[in-house]
Amino acid sequence: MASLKQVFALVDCNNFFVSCERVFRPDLWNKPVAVLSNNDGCIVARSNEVKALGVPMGVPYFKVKEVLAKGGATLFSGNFPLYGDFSQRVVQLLQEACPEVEVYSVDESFLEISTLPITDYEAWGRELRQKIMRATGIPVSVGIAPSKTLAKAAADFVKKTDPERGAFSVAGSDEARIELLTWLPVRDVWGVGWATAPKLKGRGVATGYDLSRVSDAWALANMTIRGLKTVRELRGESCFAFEHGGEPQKSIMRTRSFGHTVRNYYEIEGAVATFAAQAAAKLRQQGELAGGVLTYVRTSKHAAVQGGASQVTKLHPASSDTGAIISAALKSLEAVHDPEFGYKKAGVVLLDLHSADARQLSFSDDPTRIDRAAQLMQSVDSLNKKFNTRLVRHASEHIENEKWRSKRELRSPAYTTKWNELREVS
DNA sequence: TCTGGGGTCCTAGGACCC
DNA sequence: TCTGGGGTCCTAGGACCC
Repeated sequence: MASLKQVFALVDCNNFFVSCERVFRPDLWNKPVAVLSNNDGCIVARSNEVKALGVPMGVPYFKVKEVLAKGGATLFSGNFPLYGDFSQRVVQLLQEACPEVEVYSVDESFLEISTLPITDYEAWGRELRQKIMRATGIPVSVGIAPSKTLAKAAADFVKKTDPERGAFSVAGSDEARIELLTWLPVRDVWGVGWATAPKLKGRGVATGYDLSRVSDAWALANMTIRGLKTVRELRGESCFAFEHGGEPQKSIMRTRSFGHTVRNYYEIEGAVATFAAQAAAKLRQQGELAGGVLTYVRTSKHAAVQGGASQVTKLHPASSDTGAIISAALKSLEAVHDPEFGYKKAGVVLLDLHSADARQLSFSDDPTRIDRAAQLMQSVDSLNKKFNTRLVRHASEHIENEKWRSKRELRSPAYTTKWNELREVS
């Protein structure tokens, strides 16, 4: 079979959460808008106007409260279910445009477009952008290239240099690729983070172009194997495979920062049991079993004395039973908890996931007992679904003592409207 | 006073074996 | 008492992503 050279399009929703809020509030177009994280803790989305105020991504809200107020910014507490609805709608449109869609995140998808009859990639990208804008009200940027890393960079380029242009292609043009990489700061290369960027700069690698020109041996020695792949991708060689979807998730996690520093073991136990129960419910919803449970605790990242630890407890046999998963999580908690510390955060991660259909029983397991437990879980899930809340809960969740929960004092009036109840945006 | 949540991948190093 | 190399498997933690 002749293998055709792949062409990737990255479709990136601009300022995604802000753009969703603006669909309901057209008066906020061209006005400064930001969206806050779960506990109104951090800035998780910024309009261009807020970016221009110098507010960085992920910054704690209290640090920029003043500059936002002075700039007349409108703030929203994140309405994440709503953003999920918008996201699905955008993906639907992409699937109509191309059979090969990889949903990379809530606001980004890769398309593999080499088999589509396209004569002008950039014009095709612009057309796709207009279609999405008309149908959803969400502006997107489209980057087109022979590798995912270059497609990401191309979308970034058009968004930052000429957003109305909408799309930028470096497919089939080495001049365009070099123009793009010369513009691209090395810190903004996909896969180069806060730890690697300063090291690279110290060695004279300042742009994406510089990085594309280092030797393979140098890349491998100074970055990881993933770093070497990144370098090759910048040269136009595809190293990160297109994921067609259907690849199962490898872990499920539930984690929350506490509203205050927690010293009381009973309180942490309740939090960890709650996370474990929520993760177990998600696990069953996906029709999967977990082979291990990791529990971790940690102090505030800003505490004078830092502490934190994690431990895995195996599940034999693999299970999706809330009771079994809570027991495992609490066993790990006992091992990692140190009374010397006050903790600010805890989490539970379910590991080694596989489909419940493929369940392997060992000789010592009693299938009847396991089936009864599964039936109980089914009843719990259907009750909780019916009442749209976690009505039935495990005793160890200590629901009479949930002081660890964080407060959301700044919660702004959240729209509960679902996407499909909206009129079309014309 | 106040610093998110959910993921993946890679590596170093310990435990264990011959 | 001191002294080896090579291999696997597992886990904790780092780095990165959105």
